[in-house]
Amino acid sequence: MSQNLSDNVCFALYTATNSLVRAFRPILESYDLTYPQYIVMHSLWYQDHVSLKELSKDTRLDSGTLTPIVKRLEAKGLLTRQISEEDERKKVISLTEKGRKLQEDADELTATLMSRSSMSAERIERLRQLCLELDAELGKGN
Amino acid sequence: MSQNLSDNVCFALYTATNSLVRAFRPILESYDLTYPQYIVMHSLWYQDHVSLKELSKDTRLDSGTLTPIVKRLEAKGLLTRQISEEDERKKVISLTEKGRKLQEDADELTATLMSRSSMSAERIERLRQLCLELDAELGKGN
DNA sequence: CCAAAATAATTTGCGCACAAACTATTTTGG
DNA sequence: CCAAAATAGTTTGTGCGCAAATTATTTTGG
Repeated sequence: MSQNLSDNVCFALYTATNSLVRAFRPILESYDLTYPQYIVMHSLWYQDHVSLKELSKDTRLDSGTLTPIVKRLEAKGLLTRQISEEDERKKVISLTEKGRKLQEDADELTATLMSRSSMSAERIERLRQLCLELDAELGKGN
Repeated sequence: MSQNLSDNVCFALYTATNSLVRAFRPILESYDLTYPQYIVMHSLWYQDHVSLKELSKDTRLDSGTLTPIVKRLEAKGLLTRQISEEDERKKVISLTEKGRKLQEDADELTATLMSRSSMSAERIERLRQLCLELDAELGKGN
């Protein structure tokens, strides 16, 4: 006998993520960013002047996904992509002044959004931990 | 100062979901289903002969997303879409024999996949609960 | 009764997410 | 030294996910 969808972890995770991205959308729209674009900017605020490969590792998005995202951010004038001098296969991705400025406004976004939910800090932290754990477990089996 | 991406709940959730769907892909491929298609089938196994609207409510996927998914499942011969007799705006979505048969094989998929991770049943259950909670909270502020 | 509002589903347009194929460099090992 | 393998990034094709516009039917309220 088939169980109800909501009894399923995978479905719960999938749905919660869609809800989250949906909730982010209007907020990020005022910064002219999508959620994946925000992830990339976030990564660069933490560590600038990286290759696409390094960015891929940090954001967990594959290169085929990242190339167009990074190109769009370049088109918005938030970053530059230059061929590396030491290895011409690599591209060095660097924030522009405009890209760096965006950080100040956008950095509290997560806190703002999460505070709109009435979940306690402990529960949110627990959720984060469990997600990281699941991700690590799933990633292990190659 | 910007924090590391993995310190962020939203990112953790987003990443875990991508990992999950990625892990599901090769398994579902042998059933010729994508994960969202599997969600729809799962919903129908639990409750058959529903309108797109009802399916949308149960799967949490909007109608613009569902229409093409359901059409693909119809093309695969797993369900039918008939105009409702009582209200011609509605379509009644019904499983075919083939669609019903698929349940037997696919129903333990989640258990199989999750058992590949070494997360305890309690942790998985806790994760599920927290995801449902977050989804409900985010949905509230529509 | 019937025009206006509401509802159900489809279509359109954009941006992912990713596998697979491809291009262009660099590394390697015979 | 240099052909073969490895590596970095791009391109292509498919299927979401969803907002917004559209079509078709039903409900409503004057």
